[in-house]
Amino acid sequence: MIQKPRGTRDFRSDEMEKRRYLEKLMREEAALFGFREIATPIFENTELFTLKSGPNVIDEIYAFTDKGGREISLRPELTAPAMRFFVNELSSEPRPLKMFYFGQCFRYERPQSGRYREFFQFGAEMIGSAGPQSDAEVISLAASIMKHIGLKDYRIRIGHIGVLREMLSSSGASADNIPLILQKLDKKEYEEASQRMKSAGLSDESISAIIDVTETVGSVEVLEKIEGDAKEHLSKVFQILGYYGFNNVEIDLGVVRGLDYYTGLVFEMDAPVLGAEKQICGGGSYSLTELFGGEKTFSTGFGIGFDRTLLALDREGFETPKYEISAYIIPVTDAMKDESYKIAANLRSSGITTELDLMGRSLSKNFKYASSINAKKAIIVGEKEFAEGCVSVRDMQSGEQKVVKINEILQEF
RNA sequence: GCCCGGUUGGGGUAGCCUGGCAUCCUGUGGGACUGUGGAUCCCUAGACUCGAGUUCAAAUCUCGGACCGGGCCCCA
Repeated sequence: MIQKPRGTRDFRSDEMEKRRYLEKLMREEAALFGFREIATPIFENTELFTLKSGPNVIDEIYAFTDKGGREISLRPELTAPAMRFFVNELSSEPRPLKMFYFGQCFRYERPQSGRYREFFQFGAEMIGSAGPQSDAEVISLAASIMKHIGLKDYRIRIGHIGVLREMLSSSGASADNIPLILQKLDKKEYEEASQRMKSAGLSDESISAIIDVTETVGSVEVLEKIEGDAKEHLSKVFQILGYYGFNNVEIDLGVVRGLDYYTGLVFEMDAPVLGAEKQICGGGSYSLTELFGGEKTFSTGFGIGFDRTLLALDREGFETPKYEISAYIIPVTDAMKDESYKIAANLRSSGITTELDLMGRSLSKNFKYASSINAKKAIIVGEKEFAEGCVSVRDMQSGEQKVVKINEILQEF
């Protein structure tokens, strides 16, 4: 027996139906906001990802040399490919360019609950428009998707990368030191962070002020603690989200994200039902285009962890509609089989989901099977009715049965 | 990559400590029942994660690998 590779999954039909159903809801919501779908290759040049995330990501991705000697990687995320696509081919589209995508990504990590080596991401990018109104639009989309798929409990946390960066640099930290300090602050490792800030030459007052802001979480009032553009920006975003009816929004100035390409607002969404691994969405405003050889362009985007979001829905008791089939055709005798094919062909060409007995089962076994596949109607093709040009149509739920003319059978559906 | 726990028919399980015919439920196929389902009964098929070791004998004990899960690292 061949096992599937570590961290991958097979999906049963009922799971696939659920996944497709939820994908469809996500796409619908994105379309409602005027975002349009794109798709990029499953593999890319490795350089795309090292440019974005640094050389160390190679340890975490499926990177290999192809037969032509090219350095190739299975994509570990979708923002970099989307921005590459933009720089290569879409840079003269009207702004803002609003795109979304859904697809699988691959990371060489240790799998855990809700974490796989092949996983699915839904994401959206708004390119070429900066400002609170754009950020708010993108966050609204992410939140609206969660609402549309029926996730009951989720939280939105919004921060601003500029707040801590500005405090750090105005307190005397050099550009080299800042990313590492932010990384420690993001993980709430305050002792480590303090040590780094101290060795970067910051005063004790500055350090405690910075840690205080990092811990600042709450409603819009907490913005009183800070000054300047970030404050204005976040207030406006908060206000716009209020118009959409999203009250589950917190300001969390400790949401920092260590990477350089974030330029302002950053946000995360959590599903508390997931416990420790609760983050289901992350995003922010950034600029990557110049890294990929384009003009500097401000964008805002997010990625939703599709698998983890589904896990959250499951934990909340979400149920997908049960699989149903409209018609199940039962030939009573072998002589009636040919007639059954004709009826099946007729029903299917009219868009009615139809199955027929392929196992040569007895009438009573066929009824059992029809029940087990959740067939709504059974069509019994028997000699007696057929002699009159008719078949029996049985409602599998009520048990009511009537004789109808074969050429009027569509009226039963 | 590191530490810890787990893995028994398709799904769910008992047995493991204390080595000796692998249990039960459900599901699959068939029959009772060749013109009427969901019930019941019967039959059939179907598993010890893999490899090595110890032993007369290994699902059971030992070691190693794979996979799953909890924690660490990472989480773009």
